[in-house]
Amino acid sequence: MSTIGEIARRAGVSRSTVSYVLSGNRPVAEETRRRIQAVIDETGYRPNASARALREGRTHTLGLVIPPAGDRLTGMQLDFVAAVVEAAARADLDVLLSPSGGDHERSFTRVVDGRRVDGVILMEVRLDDDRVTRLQRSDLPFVTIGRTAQPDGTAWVDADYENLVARCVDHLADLGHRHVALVNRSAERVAAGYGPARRALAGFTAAIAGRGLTGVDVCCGDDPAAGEACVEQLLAGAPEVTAIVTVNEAALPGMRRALDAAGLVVPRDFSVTGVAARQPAEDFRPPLTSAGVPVEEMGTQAVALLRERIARPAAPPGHRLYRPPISLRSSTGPAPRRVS
Amino acid sequence: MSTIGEIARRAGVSRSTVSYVLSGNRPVAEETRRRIQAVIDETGYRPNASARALREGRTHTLGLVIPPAGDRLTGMQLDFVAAVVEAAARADLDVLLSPSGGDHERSFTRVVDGRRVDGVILMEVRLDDDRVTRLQRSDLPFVTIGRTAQPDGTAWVDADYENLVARCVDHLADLGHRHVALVNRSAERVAAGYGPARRALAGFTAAIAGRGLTGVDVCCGDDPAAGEACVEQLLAGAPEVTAIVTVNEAALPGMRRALDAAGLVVPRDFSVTGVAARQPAEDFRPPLTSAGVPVEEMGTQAVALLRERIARPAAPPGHRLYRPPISLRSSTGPAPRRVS
DNA sequence: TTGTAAGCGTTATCAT
DNA sequence: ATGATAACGCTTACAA
Repeated sequence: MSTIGEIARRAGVSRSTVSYVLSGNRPVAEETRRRIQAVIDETGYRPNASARALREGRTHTLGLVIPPAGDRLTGMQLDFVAAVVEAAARADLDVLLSPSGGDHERSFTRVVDGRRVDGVILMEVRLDDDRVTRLQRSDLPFVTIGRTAQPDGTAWVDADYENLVARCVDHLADLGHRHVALVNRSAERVAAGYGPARRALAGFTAAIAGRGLTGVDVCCGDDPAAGEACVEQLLAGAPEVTAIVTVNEAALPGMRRALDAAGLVVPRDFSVTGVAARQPAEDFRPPLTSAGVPVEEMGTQAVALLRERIARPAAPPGHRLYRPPISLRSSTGPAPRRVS
Repeated sequence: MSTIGEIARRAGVSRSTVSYVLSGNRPVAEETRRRIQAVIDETGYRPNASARALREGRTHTLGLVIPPAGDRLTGMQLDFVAAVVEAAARADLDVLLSPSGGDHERSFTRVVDGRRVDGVILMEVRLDDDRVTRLQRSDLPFVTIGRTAQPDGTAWVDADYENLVARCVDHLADLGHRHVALVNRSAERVAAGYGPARRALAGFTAAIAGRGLTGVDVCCGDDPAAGEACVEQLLAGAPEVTAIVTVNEAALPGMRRALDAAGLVVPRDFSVTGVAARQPAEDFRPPLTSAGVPVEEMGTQAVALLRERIARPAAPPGHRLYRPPISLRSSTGPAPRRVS
């Protein structure tokens, strides 16, 4: 349990000199510097982070608010966490995880009100999100991944689901499809006002109307089994549909199985496209024509925006809306001729 | 930026009285208590966590050392993280994430040597793991998920891959299979001495010998594409094989595709079993007969063991080896008759 | 070039 | 029942 005083004693100097060797905030005679450094190396001394945080008013830690484990994290959410942690580590920042929602109110409160972190990254924000309101009141810098209905004045990164889904519909319309379905996220998320789900629906509806198509939209749980059930029902209830746009990557494997079971060959008999991270898109058979959300880039950017906000709280908050290109793979093709 | 002194001033009492209202460590007159509590509620005051940590010598934070994002986390790793975070939150503990390996040495050092946490949970330990050595030297309580070659004297939770794989082999042998393959984790992991991969292989080899079967073992990357390639090669190179045991849940979807492509119907023509979390097992078609690693339970238990270790560092470290039952689903059946 | 001392916000040990 | 005060380990004016 070595402290800076201990090091100072062993090196025969005062505590401040040791501190200055550590921080480099004032010149120290080379001779003394070396002697002190030797003691530091020998004892493996590291400054106590709590003491430093108390003194400096900075913790060098970011809070990352994640959805509770109840709703199993999707691959994309996981990738966000990984990207944020990596980017933070590159900036010598640690990441404190806080599950929010469910019965984890206390965790959120601790992180936000206890000055445990210098700033917060909020994942999975809803259009109307009380956590954002609380953060705004707390004067703690924060960045959201996803954005609320009124994002002005807050820092955020988001993928433009509305545009992305609309372009998927356009792509299908160009291929001659007239009856298109949207496989959205879960009904709970849509009901909760979850941004991507709501905006996907808005983009879908507008694009369908704009192109004079007929559309049907369905909600679907975030897992393969739900995807399978969902597409089964869809094929039974709306047999005129020849293509699906989906924003539910976790359901993809099950959707594939339902198509299989119906004897539909993709893309000859049926087209599938949507928004998905690269990995699930490439794992689809045939590989999914899709807009790839640049998760890694977004996580990195979220950390950058937050650092900026911490450094200059008075500056206007930055934001970034991502509109990645649709990667043409092999899951979309011309509309099949069908007896209608 | 309210402090305890501020609250004391507003309530017309001393700082200590406010502190005692908060901690309940000594009786406070009901009347004063109420007045103080009113001020606290009104201002939304929370004690500064750094100051408290400095004073108490405890941070109420656990470190969770995860593999770097480079090797994309598998679903099971993600589930461990989620389980640990949940269990910690239930105990009013926060979780500090630290990616280790790769070029993130500094993060590990900060967490371990900077007294930023009360204890550490280490994921993905190898049979010979220098992070364990460093932790042992640091006198910081820690628990590993997975165990080293010499786990005595350390606290850990682990699944008994050796036994689990052996029992899978037994199950196949009982069904009449004579030629069985093990689809292991990646070659890199096996080479790095990653526990589950090494122990799976040991269990496989022993069981194969014990039952007088012939076995072939192959390494496979942790993704569907690798699984597909791996099983393709296996079927081509060892056509006598009628069943697979796998510990690579991430490769499962690809393995399934390769079997499909070869025109093999599971379980009629070919059996598949192994060790996997519940979700990927149930998402396999047909549902996978497998030993389900009790990830949630293990994460919870890891936190419990760590709390115990923090509370009583002198007590002998606890551990727990999980040997879950094999859930019979639909992916295994009698060995097919084949011209051999 | 280096040392002294104040203070960050808390809690616990003394007094009163 | 409550208040004053020291101490946790660190950084940074201010002195020397």
